Formats: sequence, C-alpha cells, structure tokens
Amino acid sequence: MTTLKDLSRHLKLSVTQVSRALNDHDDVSQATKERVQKAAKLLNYRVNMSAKRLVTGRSGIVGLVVEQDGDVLEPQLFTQVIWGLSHAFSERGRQFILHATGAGGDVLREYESLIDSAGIDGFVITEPTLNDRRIAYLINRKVPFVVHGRVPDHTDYAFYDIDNFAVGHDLTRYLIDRGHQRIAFLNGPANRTYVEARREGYVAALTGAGLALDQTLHITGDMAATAGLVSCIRLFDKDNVSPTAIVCSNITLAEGAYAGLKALGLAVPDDVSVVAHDDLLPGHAATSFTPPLTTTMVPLSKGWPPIADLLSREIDGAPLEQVQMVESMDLIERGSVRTL
Amino acid sequence: MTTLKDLSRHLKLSVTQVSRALNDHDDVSQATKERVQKAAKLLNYRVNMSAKRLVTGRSGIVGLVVEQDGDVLEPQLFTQVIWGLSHAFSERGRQFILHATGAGGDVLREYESLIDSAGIDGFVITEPTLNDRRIAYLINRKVPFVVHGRVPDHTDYAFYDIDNFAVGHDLTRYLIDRGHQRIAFLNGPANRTYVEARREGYVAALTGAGLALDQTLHITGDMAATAGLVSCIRLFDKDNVSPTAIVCSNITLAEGAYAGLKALGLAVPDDVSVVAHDDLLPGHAATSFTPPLTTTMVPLSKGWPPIADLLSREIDGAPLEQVQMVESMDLIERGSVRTL
DNA sequence: CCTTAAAACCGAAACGTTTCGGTTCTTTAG
DNA sequence: CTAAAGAACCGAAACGTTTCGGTTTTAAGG
Repeated sequence: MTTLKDLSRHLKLSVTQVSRALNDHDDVSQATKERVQKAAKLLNYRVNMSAKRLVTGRSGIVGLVVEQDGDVLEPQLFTQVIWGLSHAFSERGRQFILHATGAGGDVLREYESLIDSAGIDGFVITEPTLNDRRIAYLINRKVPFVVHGRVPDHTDYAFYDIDNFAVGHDLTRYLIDRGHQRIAFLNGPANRTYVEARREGYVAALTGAGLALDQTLHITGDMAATAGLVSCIRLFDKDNVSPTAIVCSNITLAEGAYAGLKALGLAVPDDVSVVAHDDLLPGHAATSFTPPLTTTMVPLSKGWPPIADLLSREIDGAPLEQVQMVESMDLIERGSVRTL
Repeated sequence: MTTLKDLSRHLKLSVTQVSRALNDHDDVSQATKERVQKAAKLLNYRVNMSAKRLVTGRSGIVGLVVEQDGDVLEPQLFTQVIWGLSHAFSERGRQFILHATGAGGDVLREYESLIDSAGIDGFVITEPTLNDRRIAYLINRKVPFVVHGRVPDHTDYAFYDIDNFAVGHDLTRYLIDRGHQRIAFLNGPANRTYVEARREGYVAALTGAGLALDQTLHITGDMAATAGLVSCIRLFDKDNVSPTAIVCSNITLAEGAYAGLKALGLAVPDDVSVVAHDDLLPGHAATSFTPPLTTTMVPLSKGWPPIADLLSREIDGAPLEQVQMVESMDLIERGSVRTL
C-alpha cells in the first residue's frame, strides 16, 4: 500500500502539500495538483480510510437499523427499501451498513454503540411512528439522520416524504365528486405516521363535503392482501350500512378488497368502487387488476436518491430547508370507479 | 467520548495496561481486569474503531455485494439472507455493509473499489455459480471471503454449505426404498452449484439402485410456486411415462407441485408421492401441507452464525480446515409418500 | 537474606491522515 | 529599491489505539 509519505518522497514535496493537493485545497498551485494526481494514479495510491476517519471524525458510513420483527414488514417491501437505499448510497461513494438488532433488544442501545464505536456519520429512519423514540434520541445526541416519512407537528429534522394527507384527501374527494357518500378506508398499521396523515386527509375530504363520519368505516391493519380481504368482508357485515366505495392505503390491500368483494358476489365498480394508493411495487401493477385500479401514485423507488442526498447534506450541516422534501403525486384514473 | 487515556487517568493505570486489560491479554492480573471492566462500563467507554482500525490494519467491516437483478432472487429469500447475515455480524461487533450494484455494472469493479477505498476486511459470497468470477477475483487479490455454498472440485477457500449431494441422494433413495422407480426432480436454477450437487445425488441414488435415468424427469427452473406448478404439469404431459414420485428442491416448488397435481386430479400420496428439501422459511411450513410434506431439513437461518464465524477466522488467517463447514441435515417423515 | 523467575506493569513509538501555525519565495505598489 | 501582500509550501502535532521492549514488584528457592 502506497501512503502519502511514499508519494511525498517520490514527488519531493511535503506530506502536507500532497494531502492538500489531493483534497483540492486552494493553497496548492494548479501545476502541483496535477503532478500529484498523476503520481497518485501511477503509484496506485488509495487513501487509508481508517486514518482519515480517525483524524476527521467522519467515517463516510451511514446506517439503517432494523428491528428484529423484520417479518412484520412485508419481505417484498423490505427488499425494496434495503435495495434502494443501499444502491443510492453505494452510487454516492458512501458505505451503507445494515444493522439488524436481536429480538427484544433495546434499539437505542444499538444506535448508541453504532455511533460511538463504529463512528457512523448518519442514519436513515424508516417507518416512523408517532412519538418516535429514535428521532428523539438522535436529535438529543446530535447525530445526523433523515426520516423516510414525517411525524406531524414536529418537523425540525431532515425528511423525505410524500403528501400523505393528499393521498387520503384526493382519493376520497375523487369518490365524493362522483356521488359516493358512504366511503370506507382500509388503512395501514395504526401507529404509523403516514397512516394517520392519510386518515386526516380522508376525514377532511368527508367533512369538507358535509358528509357524516362513521368510525366503523376506517379500518387499520397490516398492509397485506389477507388483511384487506378480512377487513373488506367485515365492512359488509351489516349490509344496511354498506359502503359504496372503498379507499385502500396500498395496492396489496386493494388486492384483498377485490378478492373480498368477489367472494361476496359484489362487482367492481358496478356494486362497489375501489381506489388505492400505488407505491409501484414490482409484481403488483394497478393495470393488471380487473377492472384496472384507479390510484394515486408515487413510486417508492423514487425516494432513495433524494434520501441519500438529503442525508449527505444533513451530515454536512445544511440548513433545515435544504434537507426536507415532499414528493408530489399523480392521480391516475382507470376503471374501478362508478359515478353514481 | 471517553478514551483510553481518560480511563487510565481515572484508574491510575497506564494506557497500555488498560488496553491490555480490555483485550484480555495475559499479563494483566485478574483483579485489574475486573477493575478496568467496571470503570469502562461506568464511564461508558467505547473503543474508537477508527483508531483501532488504523493501528491493526483491519476495518472490522465485512460486505456483501448484490447485483442489480435483485428481483430474480425471491424477496422472501433475499430478506432472510440479508437479515440473517446482518444480524450475525452485528452481534459479533462487525459492521455489515450491503453494496447494491447498478444494472449491468461490472461487479468485480465494485469489489475492487470496496477493497481499496473502504478497506473492507472480507466478503460473503452467496449463490455461487459454477466457475464463479467473484471467487477467482478475490482469491487473486488475496482478500478474505466465505462462500455460502460450494463450487464442486474447487474447494480451496472458506465456505459454509449443506450436503446438497445428500439432499438429492437421500430424498431419492427414500423413495426408491419405498418401491418408486420413476422419480422426477424439480430442481432450482440451472447454473447454481447446489442445484448441480443435488442433481448428482439424485443420479447417484438412481444408478446405485440400478434404475434407468430419464433426462426429461429432471427439470431446472426458478424456485417459485408458479415454476413448480408449470413443471409439475408438464411432467404428466405423456401419461404413459408419468412419474410415481417427485423430489422438489425447495418447499415453494412443492407448493407448486401440490397445486399442479390437484389440478390434474391426482392425489398425494395415493397417486403421486412428493418429497422436498425444506429451508424452513417462515410462512412455508411443511406441516401445513395437506398431506404434511416429508422433507430433508436444514434451516437456512442456521447458517448465518457459522458464516460470520468462518469469515472472522478466515480474516484472522486460520488454516483451511477451520474455515470450512458442511451442515448436516435431518430427514423428517410426514405423510406425503406412499409405499408401492 | 540473596538470587532468580514470574507476574504485573509502563513509556514511547507506530499506524496514515489532516490541519495549525508558521516560513519562504514571488509579485506588486509606491 | 523597499515594503507589503499574496502564493506556495512545510514541520509538527493531533486523532485513539495497539504493541514492542523494557522496568518494577512479588513470590519462590536455597
């Protein structure tokens, strides 16, 4: 391994100047910079990261901590997240470490040890919950992080999010505009922030149109086809109050809803209209539904590059407005809604 | 951040002794070791990895490089692998970095840059193929690695594997012992080493019993239920030569086979017997088949701790026999085989 | 009580980089 | 021609650990 010292000897320059040349500082002449670059390439010089880390205190490493109940998160989704993040950071020359904690371990302890001994520069936090302890801890320890999502009323940190309020609002409003009045909402896991935000959008659209709220029409649960099926069927338990339309928080839930409606002998959209939010997960195309599903759409995969950029900026101490981003979304009409 | 120096001051010991105490060297008295441990805990001391790395020349980081076609590998399986490895290494105080390469990128270049600039200590290689380029490259660069699997006739490196020959052999032999003579094999993707090894075991069992080989009875393909269904139905295209038993390389394939047999109006085990290898993936229990599936079993999850240990040993330069491991397996009789 | 061996300890160097606080050389202004 | 300013460079310290090559203390043997 060639070191800076080797280079400096070879170039008859001080180690200082070689270092500064390679890092493009401004008190090195252009000529020298080029000479150094050339020699570095010639001698196949590679900076020793460990040394650099020791002296700068930065590791270039970012991390994601996932808790043991990895089975709770759909494997499909987990794969997407892991893959997307890893790829985005890899492309930017950062190392992405994945830290899987044991069952029942204290997650905050894991963060602590990662920060203190592995010298991690920053974290990505996924699936934030209301009052997320991780966020509080990292703010407190002043460690950079970016949240994939947002906690309502508490947004003094870096995040990438989609407009979940609009998801709930626009889908519901779309149905209201077409004459629907009893609209059910099959939402995701109860304590997730995006689930809450979507519920608020749903409620706002209903009350904005002067429609009554019915608590029994909003159902939280896993984002899985099986959960959608069960919830959907339960919606029709007392058929005098059955909904004429269903909003699904996710396309997998919609698969369940379609199956449930079919089992009940109800047709989409003639008997019941269905709309959903589409993350564009591979293997679950809204177009391959029969009839094709009307959706709001933001590809999940769109988020990884921004997240990597936002975290890099956050690590570099950029101001708040440069480390927050809300992705816009499209509403795509297909054939799953009937105008009453 | 507490450092060794802080500790030594607090304990009125030299930095040397503190370091040696924490690393359990043998010229430190037991009493001192305990005193140091206690103080370290009290002052919340965490070793600074960067410094340790610099002086030892080791980064403590291990990596897994996954290629873009992450969708080819079942998400279910990918999740298991990533999770298991990450967890095993996390528990051992190593950082596990996941490097996802872009589409069509040169994987070997990715290894090169990871080795040279990130200072990675070693790699895990999963899903090896016959004549795997990664293995050749890493051997050539003298970078430690451990293979999850094995390449036949070329085993001068660290690996963890199960006895795939035995999987093919024992399942086939089990059927032969019960009077079956036309035995099909739904195997995995063609160029994978474990697929080949299982095929060899299958062939050996057949020829060992003096039975004829029929090329059309061995089918390679994806390890998915859909692939199993299709292959299974094709097996019965010409019914004069239909198999009386099917060996499946994987429990998901067996799900497909069960579905295919059902569709063809054939009963398990009365018309056709089925056996499979079981990796014990969550959500695919052999016991929940009807009838319950007879399998050879090695939990996939059993491998991650040994893999982490083997790689650690390999990094420490342990001799070949200490860095290779073949896991034994169980054959569990359930109700999916009929004695002819 | 002295000698020797073993046990316990310690100072200082080393790892490869960045950066602080200079110095030297060149150019420009008066 | 001199003073000042700016450009280009450099030595040495620092980061927190491990480890080499000792020294001191304790215990054992005679």
